[in-house]
Amino acid sequence: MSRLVNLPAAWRVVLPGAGSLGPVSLRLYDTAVREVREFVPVSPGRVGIYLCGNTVQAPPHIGHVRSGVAFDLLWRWLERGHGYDVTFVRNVTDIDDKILANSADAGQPWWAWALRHERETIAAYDALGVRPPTYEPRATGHVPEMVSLMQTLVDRGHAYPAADGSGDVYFDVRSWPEYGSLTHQRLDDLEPAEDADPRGKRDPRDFALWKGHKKEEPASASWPTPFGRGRPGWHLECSAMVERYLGSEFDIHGGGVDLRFPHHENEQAQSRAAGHGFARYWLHNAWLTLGGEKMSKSLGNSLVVSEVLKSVRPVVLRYYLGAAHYRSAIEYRPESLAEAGAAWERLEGFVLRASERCGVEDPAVVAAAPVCAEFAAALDDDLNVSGALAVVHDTVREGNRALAAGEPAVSHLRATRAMLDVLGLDPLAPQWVSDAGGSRERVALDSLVEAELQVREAARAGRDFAAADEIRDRLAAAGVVIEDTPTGARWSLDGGR
RNA sequence: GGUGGAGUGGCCGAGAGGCGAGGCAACGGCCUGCAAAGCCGUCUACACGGGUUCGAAUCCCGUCUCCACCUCCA
Repeated sequence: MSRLVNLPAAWRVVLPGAGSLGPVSLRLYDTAVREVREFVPVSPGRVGIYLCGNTVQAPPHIGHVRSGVAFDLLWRWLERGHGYDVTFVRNVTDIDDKILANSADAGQPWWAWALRHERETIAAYDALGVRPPTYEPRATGHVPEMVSLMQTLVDRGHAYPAADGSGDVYFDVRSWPEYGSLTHQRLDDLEPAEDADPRGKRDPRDFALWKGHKKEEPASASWPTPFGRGRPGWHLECSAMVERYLGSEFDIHGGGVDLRFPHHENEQAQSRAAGHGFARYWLHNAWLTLGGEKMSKSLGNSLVVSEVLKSVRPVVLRYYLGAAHYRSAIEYRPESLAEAGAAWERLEGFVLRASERCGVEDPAVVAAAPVCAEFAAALDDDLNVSGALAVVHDTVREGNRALAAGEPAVSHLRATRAMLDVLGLDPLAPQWVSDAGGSRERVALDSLVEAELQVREAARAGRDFAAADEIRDRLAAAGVVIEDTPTGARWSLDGGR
C-alpha cells in the first residue's frame, strides 16, 4: 500500500455509510482463523458485538480499560465509517471465586464488593470517553438463562452433574469433537492442571458450567437449580448473556488475548454444542505490560485508573492506550504517557488556535462530517490507528502551515476534528471540555488573566520588557502559559485547558 | 510438551518485495524584544547468518532472544 503524498488530493471524502454501498470494506483480524478477512455481518446493516468485561473484584487498572478503548474505537468506526447499526454488549462478572474471597477478607457482603468495583469500572470507562454499551448485563441477573442453557447441554449429552454429589455441573469435552478448534489445540496436548481436583469429573479437562454451593460460602451466593444450589461458572454466563442479547449467531466477540483459552474456547463449545452458531469473528486485544510482563495487582497498584488520572489528563490516557495497534503489546513506561501528552497537545493546540480563527463548529456537525479517504483506509485495515493518526498529524501540519500563512484553515480544522471524533479524541467534544469554559471559577480567572495581559501589553508597547517578562513569569508560576500571536496574547493552563 | 505472538532509528510505534508512516526527544534555521507555539531542515532504522530476486525490513531456510496461553486474568 502506498500512502498518498499530496494531502489535499487525499481529501476525497468518504460518506458515512459508503462502506455498505461501495467496494470499500472493513477487514478485521479474526483470531479463530488467524488472518485478516473481510467483515460481513450476519444481518446487512447491523452488527452485534459482545465484549468480555471486567470481573469486578478490584479497582480497574489501565490494562483493563485498554480493552474498552480498543473496542470503543471498533464501535465508532462501524458506525461512522460504515453506517452500521451496532448493538454493543459488555458484561459484568459480579460473582466469582475472587469476589467471594476478596469481599470475605474485607468483611463485606460479596454483592456490595462487586457493586462498588462495578461502579469504579464504569467511572473509569466514562472518564476515558468509552461509550456506555447498549446493554451491560450482570451475571447474577441471568441465572434463569444459564440454567436453561445448562439443561439443554445436559439433555443433549454434552454436560453432566458431578458424580460426587458436589452440585457441580461439568461440560463433557470428550462429547464435543470441535473442542479446541478456536485455539487450534488438540485435547491430548493440553497440559493437565497440576492440582487437578477431579471432583467427580469424567475427564480432567472438563470444565465447570455451574459450581455447587460450598458450606463456607455465603448462602446469598447461590441459586436453586434442577441440579442443586450453586453459582454460575465463569464461561456459562457469557454464553447465556450472548444468546439473551444478541441471539443464536452474532458478529464479533472480543476480549483480551488471555481469554482465548480457556474462556472463549469454552464459551464456543457450550454455545455450539447447544445448537447455536455463536460468534462469527473473534477479536483479541494485546496486553499492556509492565516490566515486560502482564500487569497484575501485585505488580502495580499505582496503575489503577483513578490513581493515574490524578496526574494525567483522561484524554491523554485515552490517546496513549489507543495510539498503538490493538493487537500490539504496549510496554508501560511513565515517559510514554508524557510523550502521548505532548503528541496530543500538538493536535489540541491546532484545533484550539484554528477554532479561535475560524469559529467553533458544533460537535454534532463534526460527528456528521466526512473523513478523508486515507484515514478511512487505515481504519478499514484492521483498525490501523497508528496509520490513521499519521494522517491526522499530517493534516495538522498542513493546517498549522495555513494558519502561519494567515489563511483560515477551515477545511483542515474540520477534517482534523472529524478524524479525531472517530477516535474519541475531538478536543472540543463535551467529554473533554465540560469543566473548562463556563464555570464561575473559569470566568473569574479569565478576567484576572486578561487584566494582567493588558498591563503586560502596555509594558511591551513601551518596550519595558523587564516588566512584561515579570508578568509572564508570574503567570507561568501560577500555571498559566502565555503565547504571543500576531493577534495578541493567548493563554492556557499548563498541561491542559 | 502443546498453541500463539514479538524483536524496526536516541525513545515510542506503523508498514510488509522498489516510492524515506507518524509522534516524542535532540540539533540547526525561520518567526519573536526574548520566549512559547508553529513552520523548514538534520539524524536513512528494521535481532543474527545464509538464500531467492534486477531489487528484501518485507519472501524462503536456519539461529538467537523475549513474551503470552494451556490455573483466575482485559
